[in-house]
Amino acid sequence: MQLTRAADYAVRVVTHLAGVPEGTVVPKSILAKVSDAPESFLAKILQALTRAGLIEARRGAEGGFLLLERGAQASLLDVVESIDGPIALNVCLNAELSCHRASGCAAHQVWRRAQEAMLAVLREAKIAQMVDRHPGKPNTGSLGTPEPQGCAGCIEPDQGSKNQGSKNQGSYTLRIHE
Amino acid sequence: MQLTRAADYAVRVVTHLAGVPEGTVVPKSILAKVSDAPESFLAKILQALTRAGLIEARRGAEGGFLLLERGAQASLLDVVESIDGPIALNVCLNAELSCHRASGCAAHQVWRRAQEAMLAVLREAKIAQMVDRHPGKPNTGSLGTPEPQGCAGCIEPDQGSKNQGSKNQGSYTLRIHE
DNA sequence: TCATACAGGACTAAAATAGTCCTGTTTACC
DNA sequence: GGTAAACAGGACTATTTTAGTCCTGTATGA
Repeated sequence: MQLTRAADYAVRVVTHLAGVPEGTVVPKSILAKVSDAPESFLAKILQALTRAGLIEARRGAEGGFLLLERGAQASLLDVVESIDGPIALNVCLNAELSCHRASGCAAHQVWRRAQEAMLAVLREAKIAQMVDRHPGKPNTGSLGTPEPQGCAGCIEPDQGSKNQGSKNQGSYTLRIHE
Repeated sequence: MQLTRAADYAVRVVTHLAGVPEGTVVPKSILAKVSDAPESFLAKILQALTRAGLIEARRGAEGGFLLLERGAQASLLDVVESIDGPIALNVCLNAELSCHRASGCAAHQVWRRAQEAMLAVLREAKIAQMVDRHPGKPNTGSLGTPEPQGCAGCIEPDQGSKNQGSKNQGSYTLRIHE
């Protein structure tokens, strides 16, 4: 009953990109710092956002990511769903296999309404507007005040990485909704 | 981003109990059938609902569970939270460790509003009223039409249990919100 | 007194979440 | 044209959560 970290990080990244001057290319390393996400994990998220057409990736030296118009116009829901896939409050609300006997179910309509109420709020919150209303510090990646715990969309630079203690390799596939 | 099965089963059980004549004691075995939940799993859920004061347990022969007045007046949210604990759309919305810099966060208020919109719907849906509006068949446990997939609150009797193929023992603790 | 039924704790299994790491490709710049 | 900076993407891992099972104990109605 909670957003995934990945979706949370995605929102942080997108809102950060919406806060820097239009067209600014920000490398992954900086995005990792401002979003307080592990860089290698963020890589997957950035790929997903790129495939979703919300941001653009620039390869090579001086490369990085920049917000596309489509990303600026996107809603929080768009960002979240580009990472987590469609949101369903309950199994019976999955678009595909919708409840086969919704008509005989006392709770079904309530789940639907609750979900719709939530989605409506997320749908109305457009990235560009959110950041307009929230100019904050358009953090460019230089070190700032380190904070212990993050909130989605919060921009909180963090100096240095902690706990680099792994020795295995692995793959990862974000469940993108298409 | 989804209710747990346990919460879903709990809602099914409670709405079922709300649909039978007041004071009817229904044994776990029947509740398992009508909610399409594994009986041993349901045991944990029933314990939680009992501790939450929504239903009452009667031990011994002719024992079982019955809906208390408090359960009938409860909302869907009450039932869900008695099983899953408090609902938080995002880590930063956990009551205890609330986002330390919500004021500087572009997304925080949106998460809060989205969550509140959802909770409001669940809070307004009272068990007794839901079942009133939805008289359906106050299923007493006799076999009915078996259906493949369930929806929270749907009452769908299922004859016989399938896949009894385990050989280990184990404990289980539902995370009750107090 | 005994069969029925809940209480509750210990344990397990599978899936989802949250990552890491390495190899390859692209591209700006010297 | 070579090289370093940076993204692409797949393979693998580790941790946590979810979803269960099972067994022993206790209460209780007939």
